[in-house]
Amino acid sequence: MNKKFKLTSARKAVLEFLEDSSFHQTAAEIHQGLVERLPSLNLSTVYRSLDYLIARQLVSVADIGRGSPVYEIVSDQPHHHLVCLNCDHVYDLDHATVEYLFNQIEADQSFEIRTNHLVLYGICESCQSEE
Amino acid sequence: MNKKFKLTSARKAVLEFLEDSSFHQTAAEIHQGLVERLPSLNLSTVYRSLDYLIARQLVSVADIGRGSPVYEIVSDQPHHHLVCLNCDHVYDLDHATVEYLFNQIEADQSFEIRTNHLVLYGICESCQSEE
DNA sequence: CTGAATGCAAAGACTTTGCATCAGC
DNA sequence: GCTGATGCAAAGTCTTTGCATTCAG
Repeated sequence: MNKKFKLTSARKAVLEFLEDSSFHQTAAEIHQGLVERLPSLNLSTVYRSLDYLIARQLVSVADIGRGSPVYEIVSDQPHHHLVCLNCDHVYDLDHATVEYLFNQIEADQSFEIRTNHLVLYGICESCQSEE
Repeated sequence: MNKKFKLTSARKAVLEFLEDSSFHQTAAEIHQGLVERLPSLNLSTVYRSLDYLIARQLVSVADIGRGSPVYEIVSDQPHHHLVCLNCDHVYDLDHATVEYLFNQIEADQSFEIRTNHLVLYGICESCQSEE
């Protein structure tokens, strides 16, 4: 964990941006959110910074089927989301519920789960009543 | 469910190809697998056929982080995969295990899960011993 | 000072679109 | 015959790469 760590301004900015984001962001969104502060920041630098941060396990990437992958801070606490297919609203899902499944799988198949951000799709309560 | 249904030769070929595939395929793989039989088949037609089949819920798409999304036949039975981050090997995951989690969520949060293909990442048994 | 990071521009990979032609009903 | 599907080529989107310059340690 204590590899040499070069935190350049670009990497720092990307990391901070993701820390301040309550939600995952695409590379373009990160870039867009930072150009104001760092006008010279290039999209390719964002990509390279993300690669760097991912390699060091500070950031994780997930493809939730939106065209571009989304990036987020790796938190100590795994967290999960329920996405409503109708209204696109995102709900939090407690890890405790999911943990049981993960433990089960690890016990059954000796497969060590590393997914720390599960996204499940469905229909939320308020949309159910509308249907 | 009984909309007018135009099963052209291209769509039929794509559907059959996916039915015969034990596993999900990218658009390029589907195309590659069919050009032998249908030399004139165009990649864009594969994409359009997939869109058509997805809209009719015969095929589902999933992005498992391989650069391109993968397509597969919608089966009555939801099924899930464990993907090893180290060797990229894919393992099947029984629905029974996952069902418990889904039921839990539906009971707790009144959220009706529609995800029928879960992909979890981690380290498989054989790679664990190597680490 | 030195190697690594960045900006810029160009190349790449994958997907979508426009249009003329062709096939199915 | 009409309507929509297909082939082809071109455009689009997102991501990666090469190279000269700049920066961090």
